[in-house]
Amino acid sequence: MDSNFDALVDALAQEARVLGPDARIMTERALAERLGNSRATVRENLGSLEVLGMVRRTQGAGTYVTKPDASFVRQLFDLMSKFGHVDHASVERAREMMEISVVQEAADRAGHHDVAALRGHIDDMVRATAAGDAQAGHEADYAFHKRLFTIADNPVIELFVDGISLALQDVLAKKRARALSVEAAALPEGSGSPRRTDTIHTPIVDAIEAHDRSAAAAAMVEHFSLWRQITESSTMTDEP
Amino acid sequence: MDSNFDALVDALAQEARVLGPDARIMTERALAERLGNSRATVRENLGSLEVLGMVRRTQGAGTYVTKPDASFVRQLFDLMSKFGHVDHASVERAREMMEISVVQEAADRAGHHDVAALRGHIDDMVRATAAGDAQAGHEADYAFHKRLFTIADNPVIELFVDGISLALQDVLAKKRARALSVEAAALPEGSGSPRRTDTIHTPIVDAIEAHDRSAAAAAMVEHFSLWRQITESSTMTDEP
DNA sequence: TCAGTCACATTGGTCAGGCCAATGGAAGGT
DNA sequence: ACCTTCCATTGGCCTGACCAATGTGACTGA
Repeated sequence: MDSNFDALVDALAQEARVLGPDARIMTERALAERLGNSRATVRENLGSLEVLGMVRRTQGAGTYVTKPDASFVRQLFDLMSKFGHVDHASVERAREMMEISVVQEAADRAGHHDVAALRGHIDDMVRATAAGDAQAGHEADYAFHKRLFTIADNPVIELFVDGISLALQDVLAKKRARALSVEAAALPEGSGSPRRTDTIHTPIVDAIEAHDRSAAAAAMVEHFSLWRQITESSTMTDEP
Repeated sequence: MDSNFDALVDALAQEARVLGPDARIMTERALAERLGNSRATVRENLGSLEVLGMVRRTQGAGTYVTKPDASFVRQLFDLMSKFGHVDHASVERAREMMEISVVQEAADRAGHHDVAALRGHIDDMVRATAAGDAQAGHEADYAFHKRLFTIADNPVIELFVDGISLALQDVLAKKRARALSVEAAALPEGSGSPRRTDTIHTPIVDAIEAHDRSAAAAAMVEHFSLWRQITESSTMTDEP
């Protein structure tokens, strides 16, 4: 349909193959001349490629080929949200569904080394929680989930989930904060140290170590179930 | 970062909310005046929104707000493929992973009516296969998978999987054709009618009817396993 | 010799104004 | 009532210009 756009894509894809990745490409003026278009047309198409995460432009420096990353997916979901084409619930559920599939894939592929890494992240999480360090706990939790994607080894799913996570990070942060407060309030009064074992993530790792896809999925489902139980325990106050 | 783009998005999102969906929006010239930009700038940003599937422009007619659909996701994967940012195997595996998660979600949500519809599609498939009508068989197969997404009821996952399917449709069509020939060759010589029962999709529906997430996932995994077994039985000839 | 400064060519960002081409509806004819 | 023609509207594309950020190389002073 749009031959100008396709021609630009072909030209850039060729240059990207010849030069390495992250390479600087021709100037807009040179591209316009080579393609027989005006700079305005080239610029419009380059703008399209930029929002798609295929190129990065910097005034004064030049245009570089890049790989679409999570921030692009995040922008996509932000836009769809602004235009009312998706709702938070669907997006969040999609993320959960993908993570459930990821944990099953991980159960197939994980080796001893991977399992050890996962347990290490859980230990960090428990330690941070015991120390009351919410930030460290959050980071360990993130590292745990990130490791699952490394094991599952599928860049496409990882791209989508990362983007969704970014798009939801604000609302997720609020939920996480409330979850922590609820959890703290639920502790036996003055019982001293919080729990020293993790009952949410450990079953996931156990299932992965056993290469049991079904158990891994079930454990992840339970993980999300608990999460929802905590975050939705109190009435939501969604003020803009 | 790009205030012009954001301003345009806000203006369009507002208009899209006031007017209904699929509404015609302001002229490029009017948008330029309203936003205080030149038409060139507005056009470049509109081009970005167009490739993202948020608007559709037609020369002489106008610009309309649209919802991103599968063809947008397809284009995204085509581009990533052209730039060497993804490989076919990862994309296809991502689709399988998502379908595995979809079938689990369907197992949670399916009602009697849904199960009956699924079995109806299987019947169509078997009938078409028995009649040697490859086209009808393909359509019934597509309807079956499509119905799973309807049951799972998650537009985000459906969008991604549909887009991936479009992006892979050529190579998938080739594989499907070979699968059919292999299947035909595997039939007992002159045994008359092909099998009248479906051993691939029926277990999936049975698991869904029983609301058994694990069994549904396992059945879908088996489905893909058989699929791979057939399509990869002969040596691949991948000539460009 | 080296570090800092500054001028300048390069390059993307934006603008103004124009013409072309497709669309769709209004005016007019049958 | 239907079809045709005409034309205002609107997106597609172009030219040429200026602005702003970047980076490099010459220049300067320690």
